[in-house]
Amino acid sequence: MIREALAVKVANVVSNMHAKGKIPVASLGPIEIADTKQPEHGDFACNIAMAGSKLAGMNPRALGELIAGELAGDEAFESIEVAGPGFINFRLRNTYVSNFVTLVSRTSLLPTPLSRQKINVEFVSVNPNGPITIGSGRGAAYGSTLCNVLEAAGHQVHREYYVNDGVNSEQMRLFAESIKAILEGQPVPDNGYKGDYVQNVAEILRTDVGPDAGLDTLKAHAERLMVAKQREDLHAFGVSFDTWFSEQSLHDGGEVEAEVTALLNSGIADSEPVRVKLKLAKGGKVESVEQEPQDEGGTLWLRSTKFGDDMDRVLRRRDGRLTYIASDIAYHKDKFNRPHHADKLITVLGPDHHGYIGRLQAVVAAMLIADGQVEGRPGNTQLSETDAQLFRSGMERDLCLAATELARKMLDVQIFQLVRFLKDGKPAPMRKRDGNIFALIDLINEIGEKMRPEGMPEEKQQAGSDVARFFYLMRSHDTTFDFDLSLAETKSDDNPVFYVQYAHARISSILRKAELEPKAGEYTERPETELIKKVVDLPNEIRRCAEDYGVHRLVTYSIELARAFHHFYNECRVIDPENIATTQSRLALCQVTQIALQTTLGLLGVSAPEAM
RNA sequence: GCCCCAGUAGCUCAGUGGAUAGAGCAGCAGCCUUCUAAGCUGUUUGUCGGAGGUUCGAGUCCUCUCUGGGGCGCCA
Repeated sequence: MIREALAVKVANVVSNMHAKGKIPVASLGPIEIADTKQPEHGDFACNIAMAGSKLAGMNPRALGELIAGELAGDEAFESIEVAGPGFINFRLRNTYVSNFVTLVSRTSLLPTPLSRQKINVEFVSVNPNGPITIGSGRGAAYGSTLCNVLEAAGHQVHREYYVNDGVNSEQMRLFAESIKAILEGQPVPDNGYKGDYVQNVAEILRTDVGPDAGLDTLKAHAERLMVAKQREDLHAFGVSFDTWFSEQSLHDGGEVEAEVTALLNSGIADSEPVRVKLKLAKGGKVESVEQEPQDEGGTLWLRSTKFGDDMDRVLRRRDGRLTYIASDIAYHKDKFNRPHHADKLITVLGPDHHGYIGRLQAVVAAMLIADGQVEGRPGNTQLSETDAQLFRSGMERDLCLAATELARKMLDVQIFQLVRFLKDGKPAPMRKRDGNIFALIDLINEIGEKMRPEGMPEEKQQAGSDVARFFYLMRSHDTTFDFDLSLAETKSDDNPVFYVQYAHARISSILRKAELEPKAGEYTERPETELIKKVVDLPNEIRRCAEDYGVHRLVTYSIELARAFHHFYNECRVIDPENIATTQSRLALCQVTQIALQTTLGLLGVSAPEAM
């Protein structure tokens, strides 16, 4: 809030200077109000004099002095100095900073929306063949928080889970075969599913559908059980979805076959027994095109190399079954063409899927062409030597390039990196001793048990979920990180979750004890003004997170906000019967801090306890 | 071979192209008859892996390179 207000002041001054003929342009570019690293540099700094010196046609120091001079009369400032190479340093009056306390509300702490998009965010989307694992937990925490942040930034968000329940899935078939084997008392097939939960599913199905049920029936029922389990586990983790989309529904409705036909008609797919592969040089440039002849025919190929994918993908296998890529194309078409269509898709995937980005964008590009949504641009009809191996004509090449470009704008794939779990400083196995995969719900329950041994089951899960979410979100999703189980399970001041939650509990306690109405006043103590500055910076933090999807910064912010409060708490006594005015104004400051903490923790999906 | 990620204080990591690179932990020294000590205060710590380049200015952007982790299926 303060930054925005200062940026407006600077922008006005620049525009006035232009009106007066002092500078040749009305804008010197975007105005950034930055933190100062040293207190002697004031409260905030602006680099516009350096960034805009060329446009203004004068040296940064002179421009800075000019801007500072124009701003000098403003009562917001205690002082304005031009320093170093041309920084404009602002020192704000306490009265000015104090005024912002009355402006804080639940809505004013959210950024002013610059654009309002309809965004479909798909995340988690694991196969319905087991519980959500601790690896997927990172995607769940990240995806759900990203959705919250995008919403807070003004976008309309649709949370989506894609259920890979298609008949084409090899893995799901293997899952069903494993269950069938158990029911028949046969050994589980090689690479089959052997965890305890598979036994449980088999036992449930033995009574529900009988031991002699066919493979398709078993598969359908097993999937339903697993999806229900996943939904339940995710719910305990504070994650919910607007849509659980069934892949199989696309096959049943004929959309996949229709899309395959459309692709064939567009020449994007064919059954020539050859696979094209791109040999890429550093930087992703196509070095050469290899045609890899296939021994057997009968395969239907998506020529995804036309869209920059490094090799063509199979749409229909030799045995006639469609692949997941085929349903993916129909799925993306569906996502874009629903009544409440999406302007943009974000897909959150795990580290093992990073090779999938090019494929997915090729999928969307192919869909756009098959759907006739791309205009060909009349351009160069010449084909280079490598182009000639990929495209039939210059027109087709231009169409494919346009489709690829559009697809990259419409689909944003976010990959989260690996999580390593550490216990006592050593890597903890992702599988338990009995061979079962470590499930997210086990992590939640285990941490919850340590945190709240005497709590009710819901309290334990809440505590476990809070800690797990906070930890998952601490680091950038785009970085591998170590999840320190020992630290997460420690009920100590080392645990940053509690540092933040404790600040909220302290505020709640003060507000409970207070017998006076909060009433904003003037704040003169340094811990007070520092706290105000931190509180009103929340909209700026949310906006930045929504822009680059780096939601981990919100965790850093929450810690900084809590720290600013704890400092204030120790330095400035709130409740003082001898001084009613100070008590009231500090209560108001507590209240706005509480709002900021609740908003931040709410976005992170972490609870804000009234007492600890 | 190609792709993604990382390399910053003893450890774990922040770090909007800006000024003298910051936190937490660990270590040491303090603060509870006072609103929750799950808190606060003080103190020590740097070839930002390396080399070029772009820029008025690079930990941040580009190129190359070294080291480590992960990925490149007619599996999803």
